[in-house]
Amino acid sequence: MNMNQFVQVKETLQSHSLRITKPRLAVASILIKNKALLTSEEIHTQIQGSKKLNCDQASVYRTLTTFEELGLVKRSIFQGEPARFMLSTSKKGGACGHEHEHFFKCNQCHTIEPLKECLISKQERQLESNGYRNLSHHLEITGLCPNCAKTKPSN
Amino acid sequence: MNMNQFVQVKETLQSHSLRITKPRLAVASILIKNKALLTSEEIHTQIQGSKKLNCDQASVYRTLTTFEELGLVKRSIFQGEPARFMLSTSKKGGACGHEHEHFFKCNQCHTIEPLKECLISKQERQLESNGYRNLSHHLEITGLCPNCAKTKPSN
DNA sequence: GTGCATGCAAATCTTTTGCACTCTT
DNA sequence: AAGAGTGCAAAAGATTTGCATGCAC
Repeated sequence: MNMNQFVQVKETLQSHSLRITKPRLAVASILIKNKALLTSEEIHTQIQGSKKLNCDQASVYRTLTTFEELGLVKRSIFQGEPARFMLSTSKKGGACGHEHEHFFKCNQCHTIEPLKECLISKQERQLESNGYRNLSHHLEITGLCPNCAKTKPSN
Repeated sequence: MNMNQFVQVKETLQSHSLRITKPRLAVASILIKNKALLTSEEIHTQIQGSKKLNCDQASVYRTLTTFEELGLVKRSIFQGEPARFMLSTSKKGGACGHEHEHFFKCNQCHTIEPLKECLISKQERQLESNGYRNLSHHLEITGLCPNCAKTKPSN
């Protein structure tokens, strides 16, 4: 499965006449092996940690932006924090993976977990029936996860 | 109505033993007279423009953060842009206006408009039934508004 | 060989913070 | 009078950009 994702990244790059370079492959490989949402800095640190490659933070940003434009990566923003990235779950393979992931972040243990369901698509369909087009959305839910809610029943 | 909002801001400040100062009143008054989401800089510019008060950008930020904590203001984030603020629509009057506003932003004309309905609360209720607590969320939808969709049918 | 992508360094942009002074209470 | 809040200036943090060099094609 990891292999598939790796191949998909390469193919997507090629199909857009973009070069397959070490920094791009390194970022892809970090994103593939991590399931969590990672900041650009975390990705950079992991690459430097492996010591196989000297890859600049700026290149990580450039790569992530490129991947995002290709639909390979989804960016999430939580208020007051640097952006976080993860591989898109789109199965479409190609430039336009418009699938979305949404996340829940616990304010206490800071765990971030993906939400299975997405009700926004329903809201988007409503907007589309009113003439809106090319819709995309950004959703994050925060609060206390079940574990933390037990520890800290209310506040 | 504007008067009510102004009074509410003052009362909320007082009830939290916070002082009623010129910068705070100026920020409140800008927020009341504008229906749009404003950036801190836009608010600052409007205050300076009125020339009645020399109010620093830092004070605007501090005030907005204070207002947000009091539940008087809601902050919205659109990727790659500075945060935007608007008066909370909560009718609760007090420290905990947990009402939420959600917005649609057109990628072409950059208009930002509030969404009437909010389906997330349904999703939150689902999470609550699974033990999650103190939920809060952040949603923004982007795309083409009906006008722009006519001009630029697809992309 | 060509020129896209990179590393490096510096710039940019938003937001925060330290501090002495001012104004609300 | 006390100290919360302010203006100013500087810092901090994330992200972007300019440019000469290097690597993928």
